[in-house]
Amino acid sequence: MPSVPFVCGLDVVLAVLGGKWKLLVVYHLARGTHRYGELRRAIGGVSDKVLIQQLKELQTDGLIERTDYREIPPRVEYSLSRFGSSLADSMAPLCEWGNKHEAQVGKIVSRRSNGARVNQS
Amino acid sequence: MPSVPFVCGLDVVLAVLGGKWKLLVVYHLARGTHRYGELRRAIGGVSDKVLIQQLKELQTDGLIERTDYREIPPRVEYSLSRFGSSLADSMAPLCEWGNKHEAQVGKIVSRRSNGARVNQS
DNA sequence: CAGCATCCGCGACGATACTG
DNA sequence: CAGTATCGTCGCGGATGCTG
Repeated sequence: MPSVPFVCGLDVVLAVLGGKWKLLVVYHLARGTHRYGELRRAIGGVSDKVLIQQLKELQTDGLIERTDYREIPPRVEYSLSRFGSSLADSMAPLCEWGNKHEAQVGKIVSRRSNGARVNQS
Repeated sequence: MPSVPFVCGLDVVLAVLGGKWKLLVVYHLARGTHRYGELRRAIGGVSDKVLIQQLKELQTDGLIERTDYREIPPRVEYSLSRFGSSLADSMAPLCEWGNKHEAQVGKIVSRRSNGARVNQS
């Protein structure tokens, strides 16, 4: 349990972005503050339980911030922290790589038991 | 339900680097060609089954290349393909982010049920 | 040395129903 | 609207033992 043997920086990133939907959360929040429902609809196909859980973790990790306006009906907004923004910035090159090779990877993924590893909406 | 709804490039990357050890494999191979045993020892704590499985997937995905010298005793070498190298290059900024914030993330991770999410060597 | 086969635990993820 | 609670599934990943 001690020493957290991160081998390279990507380990660190994955430790914090490991959840299935965290990437999408950061992605959408990088484009602006969202209310809970907005975020849920923007992502699509995620259950409340999991989304809330991962939002909490992201918040604990200091990547996102939660603002509860204490109104009725409830109104809660999520946004990236500066920490989260810096991470989102560092993602850019990798994002570009992904976009560039999307077609090739898409073909590969669809071969693996016909798309077992992809997110369903 | 539609076809491979990649939201951003990082989805694509994760589709191909989703396995628990693939990151480490790419990381080590980025530093040079390795024989199977070397790679296994360099990573540490991974079983043959899982390592082989993920190596195969990485190979199928075109990220790494396998060279079997057909000798006895067996000698097999793994290396990054150009495709894999380009991915490794795009990782650099994210790696730097990770290295920079390793301490902070390390503290966070060690709090989550006392290190349940980290790799043990 | 490199790799395969089998069994299995565990935790992430999901569906559903309910609450303030 | 923004969660919470409960239960069930699924498959990744690990341990062990065997082969060429």
